[in-house]
Amino acid sequence: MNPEIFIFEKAKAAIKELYGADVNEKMIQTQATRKEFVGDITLVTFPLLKTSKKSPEITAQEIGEWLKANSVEIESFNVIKGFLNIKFSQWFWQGVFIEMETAEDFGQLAPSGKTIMVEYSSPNTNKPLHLGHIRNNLLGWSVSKLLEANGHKVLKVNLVNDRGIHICKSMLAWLLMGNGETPESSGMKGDHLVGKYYVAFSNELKRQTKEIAAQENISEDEAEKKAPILKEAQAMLLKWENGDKEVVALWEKMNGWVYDGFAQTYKRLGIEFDRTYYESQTYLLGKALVQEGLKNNIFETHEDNSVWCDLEGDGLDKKLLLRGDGTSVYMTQDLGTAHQRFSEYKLDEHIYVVGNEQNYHFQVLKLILKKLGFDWSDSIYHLSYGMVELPEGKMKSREGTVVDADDLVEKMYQTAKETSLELGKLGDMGADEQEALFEMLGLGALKYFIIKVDPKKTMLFDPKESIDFNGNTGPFIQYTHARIKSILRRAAAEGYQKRVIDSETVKNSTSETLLPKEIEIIKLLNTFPTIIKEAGDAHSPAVVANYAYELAKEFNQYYHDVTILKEENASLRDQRLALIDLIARVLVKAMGILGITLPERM
RNA sequence: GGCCCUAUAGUUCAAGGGAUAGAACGAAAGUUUCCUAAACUUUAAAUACAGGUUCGAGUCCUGUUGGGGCUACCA
Repeated sequence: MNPEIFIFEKAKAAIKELYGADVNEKMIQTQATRKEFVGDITLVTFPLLKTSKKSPEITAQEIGEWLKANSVEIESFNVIKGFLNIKFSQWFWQGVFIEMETAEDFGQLAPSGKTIMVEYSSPNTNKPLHLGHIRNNLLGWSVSKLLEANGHKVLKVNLVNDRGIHICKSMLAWLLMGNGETPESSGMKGDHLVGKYYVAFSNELKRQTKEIAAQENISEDEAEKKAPILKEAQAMLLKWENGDKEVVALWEKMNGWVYDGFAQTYKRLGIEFDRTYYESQTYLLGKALVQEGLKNNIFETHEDNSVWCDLEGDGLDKKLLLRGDGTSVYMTQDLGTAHQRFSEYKLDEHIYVVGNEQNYHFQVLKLILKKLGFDWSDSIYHLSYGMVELPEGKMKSREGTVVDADDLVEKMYQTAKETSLELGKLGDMGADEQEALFEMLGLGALKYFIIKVDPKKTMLFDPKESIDFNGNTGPFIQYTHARIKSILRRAAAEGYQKRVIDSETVKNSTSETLLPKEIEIIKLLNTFPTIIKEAGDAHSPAVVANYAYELAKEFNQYYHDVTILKEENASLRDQRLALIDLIARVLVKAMGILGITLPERM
């Protein structure tokens, strides 16, 4: 029984009888009672005053009396200003506890029948992944898990940007300076190797640009356009588009290296996709849609044959859809892929996990689709996340301050290892188990650090702070879980069994079977499904992260104050074991949504 | 210039229009006879500024200021 729903229904009946009015959802506002007052749930009466035509205090008092008289579940109530604090009886909470305890998969919501596609990651194949991609990947993954917990069917997809001038730059530099270097010969991870040549290209382009600018006394912008190496890269792109065999073969080879590298990174991050799309296969999509739009006079053709969509009436600019030479742009492709996906799958929602620098792009995308008459345009959701900044400011490749994804993960692993060994509590743990633990902790710290922040906010990544394993961190929660498991192991060894006292026994019992702190924890546990629901609706796993932390903290305080293993009253002891077991299960479920695994021991 | 996002303790983050704004790190002090001190307890410390809406505003609206982004025949 959900206390909020219970109070909602009861209050509705109370108002009907007391004031003869039907009220809507908005008028019955409940919240958890603040800790300094007696009560479990609080009804805010202000929205009801127009109906009751009485003062807040009197309204609260009247409703309180009615509720008390008409439900055995309510033990007492008190009124403070316009707030009606309601306290449930002990056996009510006992019932809530039993319900959660026996639930099949507590926190997993019923199937919704909805299918949601989540596109995330979407890397370029000219360089390795960096910190920004990590935020994208972790968000995409956890949002997918969150939606699954909400009972939706989720399709995780990746759209790899495998074509274009950027990959030609890497290819060209490799041809010019590579001496046939391969991942095998260099011992480098494929994506890093290709990235190395992308940097080499940039450096050479810069050198040529400066030279030309000095020689011809022109601006660097102009000089860059004249640089031979850039012209060569453009020529290479043209060859690629025309299917030149040699260029395509090189392109396939180097992209292959990159995919091997990405696969390793994804695996270590614990990230997967149900389907991968490649831009080389989708970049021509959308042209047909543009023709259709032209036919229906939604788009317009300019003198040079380029096609545009005029969005000035909607407060936006004009947007190019086809170049004068008939080739398409990014927007054209996105229109096409969206159309293709909604046709192929019956999608109830399509989420794009993409940085906030593309807010405008998605605004335009949705609007154009709408103009083309596709109602599903409204089902597109741009999960826009903020940039990740470093203490010294933005990451800049020019200044070499880009944090590489693989380096970062490795560093987190190393720190976890050092910290663990320093604390020296691994006992008889085998080498393999230790390795797995270090990996679990290092990644747990990283993932939690990133995901706990509201996606849309710019976040600061301080390497020093991220490797701190105390406080509001992943390892704190992992540690809490390991401790609970440790207690449960000890209890099992002693022959104790977890068992909840049944409601009937509680009703007839004169003594307390639940401590105030335990009721507090039960209340918190009971909000879990609501948290899942709200976080899912808001597309924000951060809410789940903060919830898990709160729960872990509650346990730590609880265990500090209460005896469990040494509790003499066997039924209380067994019930407490059941409670901490439930906490552990909820932690596993919550952290699983974040992609974080919890250790049995550490 | 136009459009969008953002502003909370020294720092990093919380707070569905509701009561005395909550944590963590850092600072100061304390706690180890149920598990495992990666813990627990206590203290000091914040809503950028000015208006407005409301019984009630960190939250909604307007303006000012600071920070970020977008405003390519790039992706």
